[in-house]
Amino acid sequence: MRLTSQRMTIIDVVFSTEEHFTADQLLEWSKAKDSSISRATVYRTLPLLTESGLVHEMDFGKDYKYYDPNYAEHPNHHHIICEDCDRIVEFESKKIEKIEDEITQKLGFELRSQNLRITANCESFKKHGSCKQKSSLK
Amino acid sequence: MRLTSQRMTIIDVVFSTEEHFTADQLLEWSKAKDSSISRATVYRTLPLLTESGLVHEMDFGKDYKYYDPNYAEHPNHHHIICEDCDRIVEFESKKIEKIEDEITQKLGFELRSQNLRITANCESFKKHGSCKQKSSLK
DNA sequence: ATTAATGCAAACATTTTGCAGTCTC
DNA sequence: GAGACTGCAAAATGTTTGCATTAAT
Repeated sequence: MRLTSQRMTIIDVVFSTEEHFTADQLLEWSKAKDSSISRATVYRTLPLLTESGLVHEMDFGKDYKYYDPNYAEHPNHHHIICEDCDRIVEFESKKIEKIEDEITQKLGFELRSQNLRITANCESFKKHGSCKQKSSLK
Repeated sequence: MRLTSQRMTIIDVVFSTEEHFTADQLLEWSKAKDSSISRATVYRTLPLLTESGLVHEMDFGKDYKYYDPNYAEHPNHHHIICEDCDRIVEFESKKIEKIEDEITQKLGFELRSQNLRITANCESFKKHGSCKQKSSLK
C-alpha cells in the first residue's frame, strides 16, 4: 500500500469537506489541486475509502452514487433529502438505533450497518411552493 | 395510454411475484411468457409502474436497481439484506414510523417517503460462516 | 386512419480494466 | 530494483433513445 501523491491529494480533498459528493465532483476538486490526477485513479481510490469505512457510498435516488465523508465522526447518522431542491440534512437518533438492533436480532440477523433515507419537502418548499436555490451538486 | 399485449404481460409478471427483481429479471420472466418482448419495452414500462406507485425502485448497494412490488400492500415497510447471500427480509415498525415523523417535522420538513435498509448477516451465515445458497438474482 | 407503442440497434453515462510507463518503498 | 500505482484509452455495464414498423383505438 503506497502513499502516492495522488492518493494524498484525494484523501486531503475528502477530509476537507463535509458535503456529500460524487465521483465526478471528487475528480474535479482533486484536479484543482493536482491537474494530473486521472478519473481512473479517483475510481480506484474510492473503494479504498469506502472499504476502510472512512467514506460511505450513498444512494439518494439519483443515477450516480454519492459519497458521504461524515461517517467517521457520526457512524450511525441518517439523512433527510428534499425531493425538490435535493438539500440534505443529517440527523442521529438513539431511539431508532435501538429499535433497529432489536428487530434485526429478533429476525435472526446480526446488524452490520444501516441506512435510513427520508424523502421530504423542506421549509422553503412549504413556504414558497418551490425551493430558492436548487443544489447544483452532480 | 394503450393497453398493449406486452404491457399486459409485464404487469402480469410483476403482480405474480412478491420477490424483489431487477430489470433484467423482469425481462427474462416476461420473455418466458412472450418471447417477443424486448428489453426496451421493459425499460419503458418500468417508469410507468414506479410513477404510479405500484412498484418502488430500490437500492440495495448493488450496481443495478431493484424493484419492489410489495409497496401497494405495505407502504411503509423496511428491508434487511444479508451482506453475504443477499437474502432480503421485509419488516414493518410503527415505532420507527412515529420517530421518523417526529424528527422530520422537528427539522422543518414534511415527510414524503422513507427508505430504511439494514445490512446484516443472516442466521445461516452466523452458523456456517457463509450462506448455503447464494441468491442468483441479478 | 391515426398515432402510441414496439423491436432493433446505436448511443449514453458511469464505472472498470489492460497495458506500458512511472514512482514509492 | 521490484512491483504497486498511474494515466490513457478501450471496454464493460446498465439504461436510454432514434427510427422505421406494427398494432390499439
